[in-house]
Amino acid sequence: MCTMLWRGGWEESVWNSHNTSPIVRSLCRPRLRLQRRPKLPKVEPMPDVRVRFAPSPTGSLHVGGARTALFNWLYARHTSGKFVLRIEDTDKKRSTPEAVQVIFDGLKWLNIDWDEAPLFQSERLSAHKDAVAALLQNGSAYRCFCAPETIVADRQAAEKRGEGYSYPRTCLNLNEADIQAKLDAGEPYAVRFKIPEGVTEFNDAVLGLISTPNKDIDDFILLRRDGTPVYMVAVVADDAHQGVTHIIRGEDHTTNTPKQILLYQASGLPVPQFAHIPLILGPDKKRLSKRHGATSVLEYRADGILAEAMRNYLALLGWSPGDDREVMSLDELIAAFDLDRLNKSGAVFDETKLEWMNGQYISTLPIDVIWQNIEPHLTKALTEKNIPLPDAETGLQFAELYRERLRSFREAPQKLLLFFKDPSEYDEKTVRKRWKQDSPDHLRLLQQKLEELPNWDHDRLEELLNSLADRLGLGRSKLIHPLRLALTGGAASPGIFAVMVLLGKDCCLRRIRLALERIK
RNA sequence: GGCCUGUUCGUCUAGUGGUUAGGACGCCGGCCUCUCACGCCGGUAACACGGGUUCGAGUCCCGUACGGGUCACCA
Repeated sequence: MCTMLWRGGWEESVWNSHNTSPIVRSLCRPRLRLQRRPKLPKVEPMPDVRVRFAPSPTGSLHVGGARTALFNWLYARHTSGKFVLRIEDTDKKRSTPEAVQVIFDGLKWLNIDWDEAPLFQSERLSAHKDAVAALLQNGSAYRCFCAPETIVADRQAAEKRGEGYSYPRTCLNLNEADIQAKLDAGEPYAVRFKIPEGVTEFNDAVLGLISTPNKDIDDFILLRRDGTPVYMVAVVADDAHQGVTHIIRGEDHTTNTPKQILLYQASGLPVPQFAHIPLILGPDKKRLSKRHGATSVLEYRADGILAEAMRNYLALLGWSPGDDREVMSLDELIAAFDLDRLNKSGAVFDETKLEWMNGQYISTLPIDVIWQNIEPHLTKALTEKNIPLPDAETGLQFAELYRERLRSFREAPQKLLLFFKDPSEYDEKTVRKRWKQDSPDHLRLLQQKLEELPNWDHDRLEELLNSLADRLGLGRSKLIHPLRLALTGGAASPGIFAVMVLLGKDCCLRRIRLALERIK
């Protein structure tokens, strides 16, 4: 009863009614605390959501990154907020302009558009330096003159002892005079964040309340000896600069979050809402990586996966609409997407299901689009084999025939090859099953009839075969199967008459002749 | 190892104290049918384990096991 009232939209009257007995209230109220995740402080209309995708351009657009981008984008579109991009290219050694382009291409392919000009993190260098300077100024940070070599050695020693290492704060205890002296002597220094006492907490939209004692957080570096600010500074400064309200990112960032929150606080910046989404796993349940095979979205594009299918599949990894829908349009995804239905545990990337979904999308496509997608794959395969390309009209017929027989466009050439090359061998199992004693006679009869057929079209061919079967007193499949084997070399193909039309009269007769030679 | 965190069919998931634990992919069987594919129908298969709390636990609490993440003057 309680549930029904609670969900039925009458809770206003129930809660506000002075007649409601205290017993009913006390029975109902605990439900509020049984929420699995603490609810976010959700303001009803949220016109000012700003989310971002902040990849570092070091390689390709990984499916994990693509999903992160997608979730951010869906959330922005769902809330009528903004989705912005930031290219984290401060690591000059690893960042390339090509990789930036690859990210743009991948996002565009998936139809993930961004609302403002992308921010290149490297261009914000001076702002990041200023941010560190301000922290130094207000006492949240301090100069560290310790030699990196010493620290590395200490850390390794601690590791060897099986202990954790944290900076012993030697330089925090330096007095003004010491510091000034070192500065005057031109000693190089890094800047460290002075982690305050206490506990840092945040309410993650996915993980719930995360609480970290500050003593577990090291006085991490903000500014390197060479004067360049570190990632932690850059993200916080840039997220604040870009007005990001919700940070939806991979779970691998959870342990960074307390550090960043401390930085927000020390800098007097508002702390955004965090949502850490679980990672995408390989079949071995380990984080998906290159050794699992294709990990870049562009590889999937090259393999003949449709953007719609990839997007739909990705949306369902770690999120679900709450009902049984799976194949969903973009609009449906946008309408249904919300942070509170995000999952907590990692999801294995299942290529088989992706391909199934791709097949679903392929079969809804207009045939000219299907042909457009098949063509490059077919062209490549035929060119390698020195086989001339089909014209567009034939292509459309292929598309029609294979619309519901393809799960990815990559498999098209292999399936279509039968139209371009006479069988060089006949599937052994099928031969045993379909070529019987009287098959040669039947094939010869067919050959003869076909030769005389004036109009080579689907219905004439079917009539011809039907009447021959009648005359022989056979079921027509008794003729069709040996014929299919003769024409295609195998047991499976689209409808035999459609295949014959596409093959053409000469080709069919030739292949029957070849088969007859082979049967002997 | 410390810290964080997760665990429902093989896989993706639904599930917010009372369900024959639902759906999807895959697999198996059947129907349709000239085969394949599509489609339709049916089947297989799961609450990691152990303690609590409760009349009642997949759902709440504690522990164990196993998995993942993270521990840089990388991002």
